[in-house]
Amino acid sequence: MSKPIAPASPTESLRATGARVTGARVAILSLLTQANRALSHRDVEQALANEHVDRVTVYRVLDWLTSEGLAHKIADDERVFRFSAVGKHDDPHAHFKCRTCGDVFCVPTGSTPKLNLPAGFKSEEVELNIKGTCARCAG
Amino acid sequence: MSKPIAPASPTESLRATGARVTGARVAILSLLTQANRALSHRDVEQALANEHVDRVTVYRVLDWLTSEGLAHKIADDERVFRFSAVGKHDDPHAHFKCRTCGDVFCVPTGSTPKLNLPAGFKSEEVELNIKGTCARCAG
DNA sequence: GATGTCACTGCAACAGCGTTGCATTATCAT
DNA sequence: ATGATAATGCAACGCTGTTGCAGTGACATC
Ligand SMILES: [Mn+2]
Ligand SMILES: [Mn+2]
Ligand SMILES: [Zn+2]
Ligand SMILES: [Zn+2]
Repeated sequence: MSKPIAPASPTESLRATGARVTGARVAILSLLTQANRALSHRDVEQALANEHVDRVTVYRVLDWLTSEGLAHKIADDERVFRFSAVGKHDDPHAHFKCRTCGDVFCVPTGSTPKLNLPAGFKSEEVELNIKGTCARCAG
Repeated sequence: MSKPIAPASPTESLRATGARVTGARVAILSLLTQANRALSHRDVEQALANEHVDRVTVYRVLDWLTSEGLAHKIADDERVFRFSAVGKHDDPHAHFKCRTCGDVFCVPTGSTPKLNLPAGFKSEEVELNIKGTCARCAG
């Protein structure tokens, strides 16, 4: 019987970093993994309202997950950062922001755009943000 | 003699909106027009330090210019908004952010990227942000 | 299973960007 | 010149995110 290739659970992913596996980290990474959209700090804090996790801890865990490559952090245009689990979507991908409900979704992209930068400019990362109306709000 | 097609001056652009042409509006739109990069509120406030313009007025003018289509407002990944004059660059264009000095430049783009959104999602605007090193910082 | 270490957490205070309310000023139509 | 009111100045505020430090809990070791 060959071992099925299961996606790493949040706990396994955390364990693999070598750092401590704490309740806050498990709860937050699990939340990001289950979410179908990019979550703000506020979203996370509300979802974890029953778990007595301090706001500062939420900030620190989110940034730590990002630094470990388990989450990625994007700047929303509401002066808020949003986070989503890495591994659900193959990079690179774009982000879709609904102007009605404010939700941000990760969407796969086909081609990367052609761009000719001015002389001397070196591109290291390309970020593609789409704004519009999501399926639920258009419905 | 045909009339030369000169680009509208800041004052003319302001006049065309039908609203009042004030010192703060002229000063700020002139600044944005002359700048070769997208300016933050901080940038504007510092540049106008000698003109006794209140910070709140700067915020209001910048947002008003945006609502009138004379400037466009982009969200920087430092939880700050940046503004640049409209009309200097043909839309659509991309934005290049230097990770070293933090400056944001408007760069023209050739092709728009191909994207297939999930069913029901309606795209209204596509924003392309490039991160890397600018010519001056690359030396 | 008990123990010790130090990574992690909780708490409190803080900083910066942007907003709101209201009195005052200055633009522009008349 | 005069008046109406759009725009400004000022003060107080809200929210996101950060920092410092004391206390706790995860995990390695025994
Ligand atoms: Mn994403
Ligand atoms: Mn631009
Ligand atoms: Zn929506
Ligand atoms: Zn630079």
